[in-house]
Amino acid sequence: MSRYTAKDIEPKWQSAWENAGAFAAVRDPARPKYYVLEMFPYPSGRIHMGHVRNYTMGDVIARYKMSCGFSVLHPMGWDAFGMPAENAAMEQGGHPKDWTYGNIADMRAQMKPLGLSIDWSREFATCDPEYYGQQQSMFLDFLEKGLVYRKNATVNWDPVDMTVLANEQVIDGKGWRSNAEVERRELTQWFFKISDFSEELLEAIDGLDNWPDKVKLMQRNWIGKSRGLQFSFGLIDGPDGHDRIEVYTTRPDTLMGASFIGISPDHPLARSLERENQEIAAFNAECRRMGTSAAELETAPKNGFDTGLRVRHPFDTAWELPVYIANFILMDYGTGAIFGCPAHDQRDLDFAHKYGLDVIDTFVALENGTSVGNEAFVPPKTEKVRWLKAFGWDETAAGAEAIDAAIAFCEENGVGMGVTKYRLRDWGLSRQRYWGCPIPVVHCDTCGVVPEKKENLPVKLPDDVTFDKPGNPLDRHPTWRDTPCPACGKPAKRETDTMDTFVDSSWYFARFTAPHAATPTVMEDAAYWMNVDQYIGGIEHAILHLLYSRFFARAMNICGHLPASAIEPFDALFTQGMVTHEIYVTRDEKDRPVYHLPEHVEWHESGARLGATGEAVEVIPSAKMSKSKKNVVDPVNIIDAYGADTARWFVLSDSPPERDVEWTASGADAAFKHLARVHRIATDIAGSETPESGADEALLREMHKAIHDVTMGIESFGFNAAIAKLYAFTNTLQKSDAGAGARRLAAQTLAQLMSPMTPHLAEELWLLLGGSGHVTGAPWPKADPAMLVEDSVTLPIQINGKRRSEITVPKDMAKEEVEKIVLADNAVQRALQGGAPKKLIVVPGRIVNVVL
RNA sequence: GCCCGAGUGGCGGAAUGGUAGACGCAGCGGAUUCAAAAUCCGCCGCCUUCACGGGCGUGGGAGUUCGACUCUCCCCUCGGGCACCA
Repeated sequence: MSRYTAKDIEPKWQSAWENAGAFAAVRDPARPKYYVLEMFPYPSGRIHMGHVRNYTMGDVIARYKMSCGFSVLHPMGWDAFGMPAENAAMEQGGHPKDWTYGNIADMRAQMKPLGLSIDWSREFATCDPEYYGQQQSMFLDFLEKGLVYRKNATVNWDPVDMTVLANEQVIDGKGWRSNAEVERRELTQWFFKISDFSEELLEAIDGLDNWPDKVKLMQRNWIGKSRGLQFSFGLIDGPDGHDRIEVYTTRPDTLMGASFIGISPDHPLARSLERENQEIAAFNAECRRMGTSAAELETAPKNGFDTGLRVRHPFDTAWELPVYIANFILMDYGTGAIFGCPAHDQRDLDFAHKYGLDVIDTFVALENGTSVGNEAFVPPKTEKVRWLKAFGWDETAAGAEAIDAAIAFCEENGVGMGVTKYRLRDWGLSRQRYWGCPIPVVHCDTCGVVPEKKENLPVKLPDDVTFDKPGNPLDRHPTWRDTPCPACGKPAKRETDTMDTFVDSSWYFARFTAPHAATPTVMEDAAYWMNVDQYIGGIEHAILHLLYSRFFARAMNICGHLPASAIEPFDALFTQGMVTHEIYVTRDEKDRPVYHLPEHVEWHESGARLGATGEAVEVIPSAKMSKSKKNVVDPVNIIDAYGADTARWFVLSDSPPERDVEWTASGADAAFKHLARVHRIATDIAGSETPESGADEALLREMHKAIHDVTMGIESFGFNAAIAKLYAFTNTLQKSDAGAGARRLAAQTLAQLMSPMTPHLAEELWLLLGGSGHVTGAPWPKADPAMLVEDSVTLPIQINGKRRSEITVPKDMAKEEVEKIVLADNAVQRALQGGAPKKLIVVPGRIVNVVL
């Protein structure tokens, strides 16, 4: 009897699919289309279990939809620009291009044995000049439509390496290589006008019915629409050109509780003051010696500097407020200046206590409202409070009403304007790095900033660069910058900044519909394939990547590269969890942790030990697989040991897809055993010739239930639940004493239901059991509704909400009849002790509750 | 700091507001075997009881309900994001 040997089965079916062209996506107007896409990978060089999980989920959907008769597009590509390639070049020598394309070849070779239903003819990398050339072409279109512009922005500057640092390269305020104190520096950079779309991007979220609520909420908060008051405080004896400070507040109702003004160290007034005042200059310099990331700024200790300047309160010109420069106020938000109301904002309160400023209650709680102490009083805006300092609203108004009234009052009295603002800032796309898409513009002394001509695209990256020095190799390349001005023809210089890699990933999904076209997209292809019907990826992309892609789709539509129907490019989104693993650690002589790979750890009765030395190993709970912690399992090894179907089955079976899954050796083992068992059962059935039996119908009923449950499981992304049903159905099939005909049909159906998850094994069993053609693409089985209904139903009986008994009654028995049977039940009689129940609740078909 | 999630047996997890623990792992008992591996059958939340049964139980605390893992509020712990990691 043949055994289950994945090593033989899997390559065989992979080449069979390839020869049949089973996964080529073809535009077929006669069939409905389905576009399933997993977020494309960064080519690090090795696939990891997270990839396996991500692509297997997409593959299940793709294969299932194929079986349901859809024309399926399931492509794969590479998010190939970015810093790791340059870091590798700096550390190990070599060229980012060679490193990247080498990694792509390696990863493709690791991925193919997974047996994914991918149309590899559509593969591309974002670092292919054919791809980034089209991106440059779109950049020029965006420029023409006013969707891109230049302005100054702050970057992290490493004064030793003389280079711009990414936020992740700033560690405790210092450069990761040089260890030098990072400075903030202003550069002129390119920006996409995503803020023009704030309202539209916000409103359109309501239409994203098949996106997770949490992602929609995060995007709404990110866009951050607010209604507030913009007004100014008159400055007393300010320096030349500064007679007022412009402020935006979402809480104008607390204006009478203001006790100081805070301005950003980068505020024009602060910059003006630092020229005259050494101390202010020193304070500002100190503030600028911090990274640019919001997390860093907001967790740093809050510091302020009293400028000595005073402003007048707009409602009372005799009331003067001090002006502080504060390190936590960003020039990018609002006007770069705030008024502090310590009583109703914790940060302001801490600041006030630190600098001995007034705390003025503007409202208190309705019931026994007391003055603010160490905790700011910040009730929900819908909660009614008692106002001590209202101007124009009821004494017991809620915050929301008070805000509206305050804005109205201020407008009437000429103190500012009610305005709507968005937190969303324009998207800075300039990067001072080599390994990215060159920004196709030229700087001419005569003509200024001039777009490159489209016929000169792509502006290709030069290959002859070195990474022995920090900074952008494009800047120091001897000739690359030199180019004639596209406008006047005189010698000019190319822009040396490249694009943020988020640009690359903001339209790749559209490019997959016509991956080798000479234009960014082809309308007929985009119109047929877009939108992505199911997008699958990590929750870490909930905001930036997905929001940028939504913006890009709109911008591409404006420029004629996508139809209007595709401005929301992802119809359904699923965010999958990570693959985690336990961490194994020993200590070196200095008590520093030494991590060990799972394959080097053995389990003994005394616990985990190193296989080589027998040394005891500490086991730390599961965390995301990472090279530094060595808690990684290489998919290549798993496929080698068990086969791809086992790896696929396991990553789907052990956890709900949206949650993390912990990789365990025993779980992988169990998955393999199960597949071998299915193979064995099917082999037995294939050789069996028992006659029909009375058990046939029971088995077929279970089969139809399995079809129903598994189909629902796949449709609802409940892969783990679908697999649990498949386990249960396998148990039923194994124990069934139905005849060979019924068992063969059940086994064929089992193979088919398993085919999206374990396609190779399913093909093998399909063949073995006499199915016609490939199971891949065979019509998906349909559950017969008549086989799903049961004649009788078991009702649990609760007494006071606790299950105490159960009865089995005909499915459609009348309530009154059920009640009679319940009251006659032994457990109920015992509980009633001759009395009558206070209440008897019968939920037909579900449950009975007797309330005493 | 701010925004968003998650928390259920020894472990991974299941459960349209309706029998908490499906299914799997580990464990225990048995069959098969000269023996083992493999396989097959059964048991398996905790406490209590000879047993029938009873009590407790979904991170902690309150609330809504005939009934709460599920809904509301507060808290704790862990994870994701915070605009130059991808």
